[in-house]
Amino acid sequence: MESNPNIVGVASLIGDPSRAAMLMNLLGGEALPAGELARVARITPQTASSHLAKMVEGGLLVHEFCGRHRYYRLANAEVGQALEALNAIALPKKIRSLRESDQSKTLRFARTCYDHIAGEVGVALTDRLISLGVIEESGRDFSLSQEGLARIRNFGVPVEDLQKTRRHFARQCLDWSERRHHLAGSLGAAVTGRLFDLEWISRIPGGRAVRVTREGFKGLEAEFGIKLRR
Amino acid sequence: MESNPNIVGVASLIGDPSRAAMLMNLLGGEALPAGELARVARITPQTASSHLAKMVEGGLLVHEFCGRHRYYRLANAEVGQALEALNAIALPKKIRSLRESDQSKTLRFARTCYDHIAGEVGVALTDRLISLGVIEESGRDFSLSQEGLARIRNFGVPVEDLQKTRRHFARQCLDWSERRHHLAGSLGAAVTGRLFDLEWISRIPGGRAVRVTREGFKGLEAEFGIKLRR
DNA sequence: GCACTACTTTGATAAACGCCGAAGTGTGGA
DNA sequence: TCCACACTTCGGCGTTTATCAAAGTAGTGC
Repeated sequence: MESNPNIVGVASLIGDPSRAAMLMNLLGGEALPAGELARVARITPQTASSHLAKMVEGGLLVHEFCGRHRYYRLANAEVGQALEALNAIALPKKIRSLRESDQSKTLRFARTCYDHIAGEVGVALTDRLISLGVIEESGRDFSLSQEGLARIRNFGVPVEDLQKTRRHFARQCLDWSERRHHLAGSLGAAVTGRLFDLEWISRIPGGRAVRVTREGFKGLEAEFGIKLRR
Repeated sequence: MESNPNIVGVASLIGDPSRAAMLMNLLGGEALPAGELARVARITPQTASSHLAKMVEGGLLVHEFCGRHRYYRLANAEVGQALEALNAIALPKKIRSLRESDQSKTLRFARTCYDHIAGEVGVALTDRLISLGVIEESGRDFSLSQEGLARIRNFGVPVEDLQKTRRHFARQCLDWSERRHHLAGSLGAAVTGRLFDLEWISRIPGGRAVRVTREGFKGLEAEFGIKLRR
């Protein structure tokens, strides 16, 4: 009677301490190298490699080659949601304190993902850049239009310098809390850096959460037409 | 720093073939006796008993005594959602027989996901409620509009009572067969309950599949403008 | 070419866990 | 009271699998 999908496979993949540790570290949406994942799971690289291969095989992760590094990331937003759903039922009945719920909201609103901005703000910015014709979805990346280049440079980001680096220029990065993509790569990092320089956003100490300043709300609306609630 | 990696416990519980078979049979939301669960998992009662104890311990199931029988059911709606979410990312398994294919089709068309309706019908209803302006996507929940509240109450669901409960009011639940979201939470459950009361849908014995009655087809079209094939 | 780094493959080991037979507990009916 | 039934607990057996050491592959820089 047991019907279609092979829920057993994915669940047992997630149900191993080392693999779960790696998955939790990938929940930010960024891609991480195998060695880094081995470190966070506290296992040797060869063991990690075996786990990673299984998770790719099982459709949880995808890998990207980049020189002698191998970057792994969650295969899609559904994987992130499944992990979140498991997290929801895993929490021991410990009552979710208001404090914790607040932290979670803050994190969903705006956070750094590696070195670029993610969460509601990150996705809103990315969406707006698309609808303004600055960037355009192009496979796993974004491409920057001619007008877009001018606009971004005008915003204070030295675009030309970025394109020289070996790093991916404008990557799509999975945002699991919004189930959408946001702008990553060297362009995403540079834009985010500019937001910090302008003091439109500032780090909330002790984590990855980010606060949008009063000038930030005004600036984002004036410069890009982004209206944020709150 | 990493928050509760207790996800491992629940995931490894689900990641066993016998336990997964039992859980899938409980996804309909009904309570089943231990013996029946042993049968569907094709294991001896003593093995099943051990599994069931672990799942209760792990917070996936609750048990109710009834004479010399012991009924088990899913602990809460979140468990159902997690199972659906895992289904959504699980690679489809090869279908062996025509019979199995038929069952699968029926399940894809309409089924209960713990206590609310899922499948093609569940998603169609949810979509229609959105386009009618009754509900609106809002983060990982739905929000109910003023007109929506009136409309739902008019449909025979005591909305005000639901909002008092501690449970999530209108949750988005990932639908594995449609790869979309359907309405869950106490509102989803109440609407589904109303559909059962009106006899627009009825359970197909022996599983979580649901049949849409002749009145159901007519009613769903008249009340919401939902046109279902078949 | 050579060393260095990042990662994978192979093979062996040890621990974990699902499984069933046998025996135990508690309920319901004659 | 006795037996049937539903389920659980206990003890052992066997398979699965996570783990690391050692060796292999491939990209990078001198």
